Amino acid sequence: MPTNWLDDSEQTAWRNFITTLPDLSAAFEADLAPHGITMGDYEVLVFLSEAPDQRMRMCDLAAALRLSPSGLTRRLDGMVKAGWVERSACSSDRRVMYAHLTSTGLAKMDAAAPDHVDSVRRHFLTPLGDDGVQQLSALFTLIRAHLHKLQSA
Amino acid sequence: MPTNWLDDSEQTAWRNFITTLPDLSAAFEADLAPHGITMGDYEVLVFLSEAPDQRMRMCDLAAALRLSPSGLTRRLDGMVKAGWVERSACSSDRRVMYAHLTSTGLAKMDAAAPDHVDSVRRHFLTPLGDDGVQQLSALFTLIRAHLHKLQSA
DNA sequence: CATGAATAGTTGTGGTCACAACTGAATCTA
DNA sequence: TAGATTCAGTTGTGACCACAACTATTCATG
Repeated sequence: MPTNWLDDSEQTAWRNFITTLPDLSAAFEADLAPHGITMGDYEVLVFLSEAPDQRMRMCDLAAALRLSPSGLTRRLDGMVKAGWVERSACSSDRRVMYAHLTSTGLAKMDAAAPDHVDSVRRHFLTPLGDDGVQQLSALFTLIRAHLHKLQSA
Repeated sequence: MPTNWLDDSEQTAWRNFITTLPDLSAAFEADLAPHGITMGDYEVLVFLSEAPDQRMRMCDLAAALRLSPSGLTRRLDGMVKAGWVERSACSSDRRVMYAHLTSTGLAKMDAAAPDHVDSVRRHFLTPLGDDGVQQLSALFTLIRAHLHKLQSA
């Protein structure tokens, strides 16, 4: 069977997609840079701030961030040094370490959050429009569902 | 003025988007891994194979790949060592170096391309459906246009 | 022309991340 | 309960990439 190549409209859709992503990512990073944090840092702060007691087990946080265990260890090293996060032991399971948001870290997030939300609006939500946002959400739900289905197979 | 926070549907749309991207990227990488190349390598091969004489100036290639000059230098180092690409001087401007696709590199791309196209179909085009592909293409065109507009301002 | 600015590319350095190997702790099993 | 297995996290190592600094070449301006 010959390869089922992409037709022109599929081609442009695909290239539109992958070429836009790096630029979009760069825009978000640039808007957070004045706060001295990266998107990666910001996502850690968000997850921890939403978690009970502002803390998460390393493995759960790594899964939430789609980061490898070692990747999270190293990222947290930097955030601990910056004073935004502390490590704390778990009394019931001595294997686990909690990543715990400090008041400094919370303040950092509170300072950065408005700018980041603004950034998401400017570069993502506003250009898409309300209908576009709903469409995009639905489309990515389809992709996500498909990825999960393949993964479990 | 208080911050204009995201409402629930905006929130889910945004998270849907950013959490799916790493998984999608990982799926494409995994499908190319058996060929011993990464998405980055593959994109180099694609651009060079489509270029006149199968060669491009380093700076043009870097721009096409949205890579820094040094990033392209290092990526090409690996591909030259693998024998897929050669560097060649330009006779009319001695500053420029061409990245030139070798026959080995072309063969590598021809071998990988069907699997990659298949991968794009499976993880991206098929889940979206024909209508979804057109919608997504249009939505990313909006985002791209907006980014470009802001950049020139 | 002559010189200063712009351009093309590489190298030094440092940040981020994954994989493999490892420690220590909990759990399962016989 | 002894021993094997699984699990949580860190460390060693190497890949990839960006920024800054540098060389070499070309262009632009007087």
